[in-house]
Amino acid sequence: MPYTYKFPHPSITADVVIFAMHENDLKVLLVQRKNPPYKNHWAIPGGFVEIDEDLELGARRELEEETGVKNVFLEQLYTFGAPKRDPRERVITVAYYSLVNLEDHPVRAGSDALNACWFSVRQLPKLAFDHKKILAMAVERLKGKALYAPIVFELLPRKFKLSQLQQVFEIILDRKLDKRNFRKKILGTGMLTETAGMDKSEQRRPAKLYRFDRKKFNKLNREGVGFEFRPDSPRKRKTTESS
Amino acid sequence: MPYTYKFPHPSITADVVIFAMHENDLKVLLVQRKNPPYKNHWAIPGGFVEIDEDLELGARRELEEETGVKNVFLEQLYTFGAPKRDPRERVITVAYYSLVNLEDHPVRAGSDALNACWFSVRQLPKLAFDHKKILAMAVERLKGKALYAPIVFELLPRKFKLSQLQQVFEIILDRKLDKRNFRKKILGTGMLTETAGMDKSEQRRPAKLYRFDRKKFNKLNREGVGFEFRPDSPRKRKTTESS
DNA sequence: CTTTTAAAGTGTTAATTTGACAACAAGCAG
DNA sequence: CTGCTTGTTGTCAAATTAACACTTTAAAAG
Repeated sequence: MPYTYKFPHPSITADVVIFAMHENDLKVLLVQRKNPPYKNHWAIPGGFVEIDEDLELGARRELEEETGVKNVFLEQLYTFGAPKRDPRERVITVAYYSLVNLEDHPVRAGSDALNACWFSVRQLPKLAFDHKKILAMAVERLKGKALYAPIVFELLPRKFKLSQLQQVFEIILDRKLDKRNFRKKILGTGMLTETAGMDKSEQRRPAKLYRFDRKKFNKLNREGVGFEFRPDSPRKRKTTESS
Repeated sequence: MPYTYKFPHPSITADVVIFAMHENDLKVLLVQRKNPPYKNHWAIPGGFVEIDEDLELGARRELEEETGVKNVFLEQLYTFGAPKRDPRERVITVAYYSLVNLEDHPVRAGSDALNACWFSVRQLPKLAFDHKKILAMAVERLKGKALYAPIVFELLPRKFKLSQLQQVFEIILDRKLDKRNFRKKILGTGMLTETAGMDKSEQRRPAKLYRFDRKKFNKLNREGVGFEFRPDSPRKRKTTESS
């Protein structure tokens, strides 16, 4: 059944960059395309939005269809609409990004994809369309937003060790943080609650487990709370200046 | 000449929230719609993107057509795509926001609009579609971004007094700032260059004029510079605690 | 049982930044 | 000259930040 318009119309897709932590590295979930164009290339999961479907819901549906991932943190990233970015027709892509905890979200390749695989953001394969650009922007957004919004917790299990949290920050921000200052700052905000459990999975000294307390965070946030960690490096400021 | 598709396609519009400072207030430029739906309602300027037209260029074209404003700072804000937001058909709106200096950008109503007018963001008329939501998000973005990106300068003439700059911050952030601390901080960053000129338009003591030095800012920014002004209020912290 | 090993946990100090605060200067109006 | 308005400038106390090292714990190794 054909649909006819007076003027040409574009298509809309919703694509999702899904991040997770794994093996001390920041990973993204990519799918291998089963169909042309860019057949066999790796791509960000996503697909066409239905005509009466909300954008975010479309993103969630495509995400689940192609990778099995659902019920996740999802936020709009940017909309990409350069005229020739899809060789078939004009396609506007509303990109989202998502943060998941690997253990809670088993991945499986969907019907539209040959494969679904986690890749390190530092070692990406060649990507379809302009997905390299989309992914780069998602990484930037993650870096920036991690400092003032409580999104890193989405990458962790509900209960976590402080060292896990620190590691997530270190990987995202790509720099080392001082352990004592980190703990002081995080615990000082009061946004974490100590749980009864201990992590005994490691073969060494067990660690206290904490959980993120969203209620407390919201209360604090109204007064202004952030994460910003200053450089863990020698201060250099007017030290060798005359007079 | 009809265009036919196997599946229904949405339309794409690009809308622009244009901010400017005027009479000690933050204003947005709205146009009065000449045609249904929402005939005579006020709306954010914007319109349909051509099939082979870049999104941002479409936004700029519509902006100029409807209001005469061109060559401005423009940045993507968010994409709105709820299914029923336009009663005619499915319309995805890629919203942008823009910051202009009023004096440099004379406004005139274009062919598609009855009228183009500046409104205070605190006294808005009833708006067409979901434009109220778009505008609210634009204001939020402006507030947030002003603290860490040098965008407020787009609202000022090339040369400006420090008091003008402070006023812009105060209006956007909606709180008073301490004059001495403000000057110390801004000048301390080194992102402003003193110009030869003086502002003698006021009937009182003339003021030095500065301009924003983007080169210096970029250099500083790589090391991390921000604007963040802390509350200009008494500190309250553990003052009445025992021991 | 003792030693080794690896991660967990914990405080103090000096440098820097922040925010509160007031007086003088310059030009215009009267 | 006086009054008024806006421009301009510095100090100090408090808070925050970042540097920095040793003890604790539990399992593994010996």
